[in-house]
Amino acid sequence: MPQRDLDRTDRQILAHLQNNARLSNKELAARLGVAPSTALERTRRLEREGVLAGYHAEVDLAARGTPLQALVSVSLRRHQRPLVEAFQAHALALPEVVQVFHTTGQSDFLVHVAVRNPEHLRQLALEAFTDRDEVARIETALLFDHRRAVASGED
Amino acid sequence: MPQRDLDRTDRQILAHLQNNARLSNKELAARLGVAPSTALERTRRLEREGVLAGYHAEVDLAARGTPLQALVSVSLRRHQRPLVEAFQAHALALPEVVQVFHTTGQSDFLVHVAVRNPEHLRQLALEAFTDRDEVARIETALLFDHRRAVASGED
DNA sequence: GATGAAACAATAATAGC
DNA sequence: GCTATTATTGTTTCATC
Repeated sequence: MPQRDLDRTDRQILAHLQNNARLSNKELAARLGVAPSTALERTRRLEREGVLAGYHAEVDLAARGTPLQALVSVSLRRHQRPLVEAFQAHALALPEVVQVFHTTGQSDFLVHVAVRNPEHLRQLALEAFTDRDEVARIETALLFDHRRAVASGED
Repeated sequence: MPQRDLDRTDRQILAHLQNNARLSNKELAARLGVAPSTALERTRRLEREGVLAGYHAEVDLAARGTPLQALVSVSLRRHQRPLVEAFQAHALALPEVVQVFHTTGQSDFLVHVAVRNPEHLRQLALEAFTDRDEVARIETALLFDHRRAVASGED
């Protein structure tokens, strides 16, 4: 991976686009105090390098019909690479899954899910996790709230 | 909250913009098979209603200089609303913090952080979490991998 | 609700400084 | 890196269906 140090302008571009990915290049340039051609070239470079890895809309999960969120900790029975990879792919393909963390520690995965109601959660826990051969045990915690940090660009 | 049922077109708009928030309206319309004016009106409506809650660039944390990620479980000493809210606000304001989950169960918060190296993690754990009065104990798990699910629009 | 056309605005590529 | 120019592409409005 080609690593280089990002300067202040780069970091500001990242921060602005983290907070609003639909900023126009013109507006972005104005906020940075640089010419639009400069902002565009910087942004394209960050995309090329993979530093800007994607742009995603944030959807209100409740409005979408899945108001109940949970974190499911999953411990696998054995640690063999095909099992670990298969589990992760399986989890990511479920429509209820929002994100998947592969962790060290007591459990192997932490799966963030959004469901319609408690019965949907129960069914998901049993069918998508407990029933799988590679899963030793799961532990489910409900989510009261989930917030992303706001980027400042001044670290 | 004004709740209504989203139709297929709405759900497709959400899915497309979740996967690529910078899709032009023209391209979005072409993928849905509707006129650009239609796609625009639908998207604006979803924004007005809060279903589309924001647009965020995804930044490669390693490329940004913070290649080490962790999940910090935080248990608070007592559960009083001002304490809980103060802790959450504190966590969200830290530059190392990516996202914060407020959960039920053994711990109260799960904090996703990205740091430069193990020493930075140790320092963050001590100074930003352990040292705080309202914190009873923390447990830190390293992250091997973190993936967001891809939206399909066909649930 | 959805449409197509027209007016307006932004982007991308290029050249010169 | 900036400015300026230009061709291309995208956005937004609105009368109409």
